[in-house]
Amino acid sequence: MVKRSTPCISKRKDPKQARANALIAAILEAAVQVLRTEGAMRFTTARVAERAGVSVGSLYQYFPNKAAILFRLQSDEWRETSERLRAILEDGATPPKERLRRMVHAFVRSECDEAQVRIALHDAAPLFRDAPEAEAAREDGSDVIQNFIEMTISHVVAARRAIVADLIETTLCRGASGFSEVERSDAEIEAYASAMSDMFCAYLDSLANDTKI
Amino acid sequence: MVKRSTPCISKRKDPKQARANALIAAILEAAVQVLRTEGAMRFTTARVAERAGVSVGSLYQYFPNKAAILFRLQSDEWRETSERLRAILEDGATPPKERLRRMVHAFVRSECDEAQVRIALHDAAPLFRDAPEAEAAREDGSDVIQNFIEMTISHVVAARRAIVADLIETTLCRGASGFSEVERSDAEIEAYASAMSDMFCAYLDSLANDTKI
DNA sequence: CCAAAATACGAATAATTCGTCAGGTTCTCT
DNA sequence: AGAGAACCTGACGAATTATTCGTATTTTGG
Repeated sequence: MVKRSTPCISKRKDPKQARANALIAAILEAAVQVLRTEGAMRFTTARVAERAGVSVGSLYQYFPNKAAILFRLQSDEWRETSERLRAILEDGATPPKERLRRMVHAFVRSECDEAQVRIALHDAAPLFRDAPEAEAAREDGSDVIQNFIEMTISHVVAARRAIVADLIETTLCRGASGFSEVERSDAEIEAYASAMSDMFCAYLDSLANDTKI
Repeated sequence: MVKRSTPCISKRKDPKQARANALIAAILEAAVQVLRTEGAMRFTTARVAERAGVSVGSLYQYFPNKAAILFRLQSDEWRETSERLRAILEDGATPPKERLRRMVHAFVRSECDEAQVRIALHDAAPLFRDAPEAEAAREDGSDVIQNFIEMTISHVVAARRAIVADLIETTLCRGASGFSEVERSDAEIEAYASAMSDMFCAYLDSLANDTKI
């Protein structure tokens, strides 16, 4: 009777023909546009279908429900971010500190890019965040950052490593997200990312000097 | 035709009798309960009224719309936080660094307290965040923190002060908010707040040593 | 070229929700 | 007491929305 949690976010049908793939692409593109121009509250399946130039019925052939579309967008975004971070992480030629700087800059920049869409997606999160698929995806994204951080702070005593990694992760993700909520110039973005990098470096240096325990 | 933004968040009628005040209190209390136990998506005027043991009509006598209830809750919360921070700020006997520590701890603790309600309120923010009243209230809350920070970092060159204050504010508010999204033990909370304080102090110290420009 | 599979359509449905209003009840004050 | 103000009620109207399903169209494989 009551629709407690999102029961199914996975796919309904696999596209076998080219036109089906085109339709899916059109829907996703339209979904982004609707999020950007109308916001999360006016994100409806009807509106997405109209913008995509297809019918609602077609939409429901490949997405079991509205939440699935949103989750797909979020998922794509997370994957993109993860890959970008992983690329920075795996560039062994760069020293740790410099890698940290690059990660911060990349993260802040990507958060400020298409901020409207990101904010709307964040607003819509209650619709899909409790689904197990979302849980898993979030876990994955977090792991990339956590690994990155743990690697960078290997000099910190193990007992503190977890909390330090937690601190840096929340600061990075949430801080950047909050920063991007108002329109920012390129100069502001770079200045903010630099400041955050400086803060992390100063903190990590202070931990290195700290011999307690 | 289209319900673009929330047009009116202000009060509809002033309570003149005691029972009216009791009713308002009951509604606000019920609203918190609904947010805590049902979440933002199931927060409806009917449900709040039922939980409060009053009729929907009565609810609409003192709140012009659903958003007004939510805004009132958010507003109360902001005011409470502001007052707590102001108290710490105005305690002139404590040195700046220690005040900063206290502020961070107070903020993180209060964010972790009643996290369910806070998360739900955050989820519901799209309903009232664009109203001018909300804009103003947010401005006020931000000012307290900004003043606090600017006072603490007065040794930093003016050119950087704004961005540093911005960084610390977003880190504090968003970081704490992100941290509180999963259940945390008291020990974790204290450890996190301490780590964040350490990070701020290390950063501010590094800025003091920095003589560039 | 044809049958079956895949795809597309969109009106109809069922459910939910916000907010109102006409009428009744309780309180206040003289 | 009693008139008027304040207050409370809850069924109802209007609007929106997610999703389905019977039907029509297109593509594919043989």
